[in-house]
Amino acid sequence: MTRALSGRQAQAARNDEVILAAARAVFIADPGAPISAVAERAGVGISALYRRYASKEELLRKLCSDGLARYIEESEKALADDREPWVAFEAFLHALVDADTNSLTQRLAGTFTPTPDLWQDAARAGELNQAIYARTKEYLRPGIVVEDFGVILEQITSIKLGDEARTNQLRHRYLTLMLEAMHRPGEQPGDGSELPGPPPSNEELTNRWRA
Amino acid sequence: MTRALSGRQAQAARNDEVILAAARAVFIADPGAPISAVAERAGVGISALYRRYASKEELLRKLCSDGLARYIEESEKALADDREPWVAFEAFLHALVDADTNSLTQRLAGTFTPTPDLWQDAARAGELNQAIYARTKEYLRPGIVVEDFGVILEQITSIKLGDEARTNQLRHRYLTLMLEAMHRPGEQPGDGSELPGPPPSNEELTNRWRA
DNA sequence: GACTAGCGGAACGGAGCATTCCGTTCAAGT
DNA sequence: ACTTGAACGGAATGCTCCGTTCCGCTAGTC
Repeated sequence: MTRALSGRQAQAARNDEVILAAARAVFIADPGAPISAVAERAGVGISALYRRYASKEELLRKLCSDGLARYIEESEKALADDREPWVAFEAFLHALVDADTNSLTQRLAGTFTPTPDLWQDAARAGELNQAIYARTKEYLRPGIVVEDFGVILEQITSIKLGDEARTNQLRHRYLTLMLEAMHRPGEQPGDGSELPGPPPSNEELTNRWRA
Repeated sequence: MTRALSGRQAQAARNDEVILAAARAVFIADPGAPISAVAERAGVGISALYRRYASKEELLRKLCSDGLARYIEESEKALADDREPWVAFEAFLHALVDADTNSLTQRLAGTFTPTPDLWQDAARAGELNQAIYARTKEYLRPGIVVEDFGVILEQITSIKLGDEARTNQLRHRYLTLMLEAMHRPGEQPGDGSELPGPPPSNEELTNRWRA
């Protein structure tokens, strides 16, 4: 319909991509969106979706899994980054904001039952996170813990204003601010006051996947 | 049912409060909650709700209006605060987080058609905001604009973890961080880099009320 | 003792959505 | 050229959920 390619199978193969991209876009914008919205956005019928995924839940799992994979990929890239640790850390978080992987994993989680694979990937992601934290720790403002990363990223990705490009722009704006706050201050002890209350714990964070 | 008071009318008067409180709690937790959830939480029947509000929308408008009033009240209190401007500013934002007024105005807006009264209150709130900004400007990190206040507050109130108390605690944690980032840094020019992209504009923010 | 404000909760009607189903199209094989 | 079936579009189905209405019932009040 759109391009001149070899035939039916090519068309179908292309639809695989189109559908996934549409699903990503739609569910990022609205995690509760109906399946029909995905089909519409992809420019295909509903059958094309159900031919590939047995149910909505399966599609969501696929998206979530892909998102997590992307997250892991970015983490590994960050660990391999041999610039100054703080620069690498900043680049890491900015890359995560661009990937917008958070909306697909945390926000969608809870709407379906996670598979063992997902749990495993999540564990792997957690380890990588720890490694990045360890390497960045000495540059971090005292009081910051690993678990803060996730919560802060969630806050950032909660921003939704205007179109996708504008939203992304604003997210980087506030991420920049946040990074300044997370950075270890100079030697003047004035600014580094205690953060109120206990930091988020790992258990608190993972508990939400059970709901 | 609960207390020994004069009679039916007293009971009804008390229900007024109970219902409003329940509605606040329920809709803060989930802006899309059904009316029945409010009744349940209040420990009353559905009739008790519909006796007071002709429709769900009317109840939402009431909540929104009350929230805005509370916001205005806090703003005026902040302007009357004669401590150091930065201290007053910090207290102001922390008070707003405690009031959790944001969830009731911004989050609920868009689910109903605003009344002229609401627009007027919103305008008033905007003016007060401007006044607070003017007084705090010289202590703010260069690049911060009034419109940032709202977006930042939204980010903070997007945090939802555990029960209400824990959520509040965490919000204060990240607000503290954010406030450090918003504070004008010392004289070293290293940290005060440019914030990327144009700041949010007033128009962008108000446009969402129209959807 | 009758009256009624206030109320509880079942019943109603409509909207929305995941999933299924059926008819159509068209590349590929013969 | 004809048959076949993979891939698909989109209407139809059968639910669930929710706002609103309605029908008694209860207990202050006169």
